[in-house]
Amino acid sequence: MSAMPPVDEMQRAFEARDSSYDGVFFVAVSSTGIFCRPSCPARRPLSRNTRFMATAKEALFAGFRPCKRCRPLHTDGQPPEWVEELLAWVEEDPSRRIKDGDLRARGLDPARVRRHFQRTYGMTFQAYCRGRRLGDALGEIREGGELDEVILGHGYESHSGFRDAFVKTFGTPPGKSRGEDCIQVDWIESPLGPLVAGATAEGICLLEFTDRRMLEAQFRAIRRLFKRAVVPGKNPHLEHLKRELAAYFSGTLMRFTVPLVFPGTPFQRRVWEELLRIPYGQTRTYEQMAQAAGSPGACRAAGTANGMNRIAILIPCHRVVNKDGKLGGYGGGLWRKARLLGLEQGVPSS
Amino acid sequence: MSAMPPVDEMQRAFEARDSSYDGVFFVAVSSTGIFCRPSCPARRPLSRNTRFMATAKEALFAGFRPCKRCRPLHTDGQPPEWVEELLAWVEEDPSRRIKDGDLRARGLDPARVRRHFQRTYGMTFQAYCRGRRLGDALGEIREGGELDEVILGHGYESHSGFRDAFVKTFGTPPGKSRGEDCIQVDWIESPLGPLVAGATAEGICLLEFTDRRMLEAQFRAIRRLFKRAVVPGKNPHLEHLKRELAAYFSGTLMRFTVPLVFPGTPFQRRVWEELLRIPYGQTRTYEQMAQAAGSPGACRAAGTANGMNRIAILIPCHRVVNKDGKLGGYGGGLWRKARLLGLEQGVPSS
DNA sequence: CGGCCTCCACCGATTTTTCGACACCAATGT
DNA sequence: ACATTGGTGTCGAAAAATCGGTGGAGGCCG
Repeated sequence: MSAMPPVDEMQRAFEARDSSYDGVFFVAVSSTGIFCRPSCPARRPLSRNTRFMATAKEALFAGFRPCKRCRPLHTDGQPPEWVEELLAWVEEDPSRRIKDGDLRARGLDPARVRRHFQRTYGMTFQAYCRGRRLGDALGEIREGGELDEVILGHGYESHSGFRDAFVKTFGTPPGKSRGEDCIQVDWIESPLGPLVAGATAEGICLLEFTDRRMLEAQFRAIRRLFKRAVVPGKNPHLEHLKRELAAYFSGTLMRFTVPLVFPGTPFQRRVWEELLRIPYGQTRTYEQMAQAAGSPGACRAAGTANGMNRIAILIPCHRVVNKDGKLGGYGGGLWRKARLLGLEQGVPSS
Repeated sequence: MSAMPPVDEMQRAFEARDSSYDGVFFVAVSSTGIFCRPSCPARRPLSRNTRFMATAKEALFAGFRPCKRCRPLHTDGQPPEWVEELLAWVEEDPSRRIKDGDLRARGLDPARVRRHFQRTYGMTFQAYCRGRRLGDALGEIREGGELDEVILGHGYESHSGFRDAFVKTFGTPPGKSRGEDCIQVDWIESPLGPLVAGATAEGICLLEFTDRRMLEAQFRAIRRLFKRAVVPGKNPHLEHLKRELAAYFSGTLMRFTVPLVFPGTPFQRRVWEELLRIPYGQTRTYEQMAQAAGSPGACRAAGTANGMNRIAILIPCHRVVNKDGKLGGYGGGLWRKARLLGLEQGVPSS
């Protein structure tokens, strides 16, 4: 069974219905003989009746049956199956317009879909699709596509409808956006929970574990920092990143090659550049980082700069620890830092 | 307003003197009337006396003076101090030639100066000075100065050198310029950000907020439209404009008297003339404008003509809004439109 | 030149989506 | 059996998006 988050962490996550821990561990309730995902909507049982398990198999084997509400077997993977299917359907032809009626035709209740997207991705399903379409459209315009052709290819039937929507998301009319760029974000599954990733045409500019409820604020910050619109979408760098992350988590990749974009103050940049120099599997102290960044003594500032890093894992801020050997802090939760370090030191993960 | 980190984040950063937030926000202390960078070394004030501001400008406008220890303007404040000094030095005697060596003698790195000018004003420092000299020279030529005297009085040591430079900027040799005019441009600071203003001998022909990235193109358009060169320089109308703008922003001036020059197509001119008739503090709809311009139904076209207006504020295109009460669009950014309207309706600007 | 084409700081009438409220359901504690 | 919790489906009103209008400017091409 090996690595689970610490018990108190799990208790907190279970209490808070933190869906980012789905798949990371399971909760078995001895009074009912049922086991659930951490995010199960049902009322919380008394804590003396709960037991934490690393896998569903384990729970089944111990005689528990899966909960009918959160269906811990049914989905196993984080996003419920119907969401995966729906997303796949969207990807089949992102330029197509999907109306509430189409959802109903697939047996999905639009309200349910909307609520799920709102909760998970911070926007309604329709808003997701719209952003997705406009992001693609901007891409084509940037490449110099003829405006009218682009419009007809992206789900709008009228010139003006497209224009209105475009201006609303990007702030500038399509004609003036020729050379502009936007940030495309996507969600990536990992053994440590879902990550949100963002990329411009130049490279990856965002990668974070999503359980920070900060998501909304993050988007705003990113938008301000890059002065660009943020839309959900696909992007070659994101695909590249997904492949490399998969290899990283399987322990076979030690050095990422996907390009990064990380603007910041001069001091921050120095710290981040230094982080990139720490080899796989090794650690540094905050003090060493401050020194390397040219400001010995500024270890506190180095710590802050570490925390401000927006590209987790690739800019390995998890490789910086306290001088006394303790782990220090980590934006995505200490247990993840521990797991990442463990992974890099060859500890077999669950 | 708009995008700042969450308040608790700012409090933490200020408390910790976190220099990574320098330039991201500013702290104004109401008990002392001073504003600082987050990293200011001075003793922390009581938190009930602090206010957070997004920009130094905002703080200044709210009546705070920059702290003498952390010098919040010094680094990030829009025109760095050394630039201001340098510009003042140029103004002292615009006809003087400033070589790289002179800059070095003042402790400035020519490359740095060039980069800053290129970035901020769209031309190198040398180009700025050359234009400045030529603009003055042209003004004198128009007034009938003796050609050779003019030349020698403006930093050129030889006739031919002046001619070359002159031809390069204006397209015509100086002898033919008598009776012609060029457009002098200058930068004007305002509570809503810096403006670029342009004037001929007849009056103001350009006034725009400079964060419109279009500046370069604008200049080209202006040059083509007026068939005149655009050079940095001073001009009585510009001085007049500066005084009136200051009064306008302080809320005491409601009608500008500085003369305007705005050539355009007949339709555009009709729209612009109508704009000038909208009284201070009132608004019209695009539809009303179209009607007033004699083409009811051409509301969209009226909007476009509005957008083509090159003299912001004075030709009050900000007083035109959507019929449904929404603000519509604004070249300088919607927030400016809102603030301008607020100012005119007596809302104390933040 | 004059036609042809693209783009634009809008408007009004239709869809379509969003949002709130409310009843219902599964899982659980008492 | 009944209360409690938070998700789900349904409904209707309110808010947005969309669609197909619009007239004018400016670039391009023969």
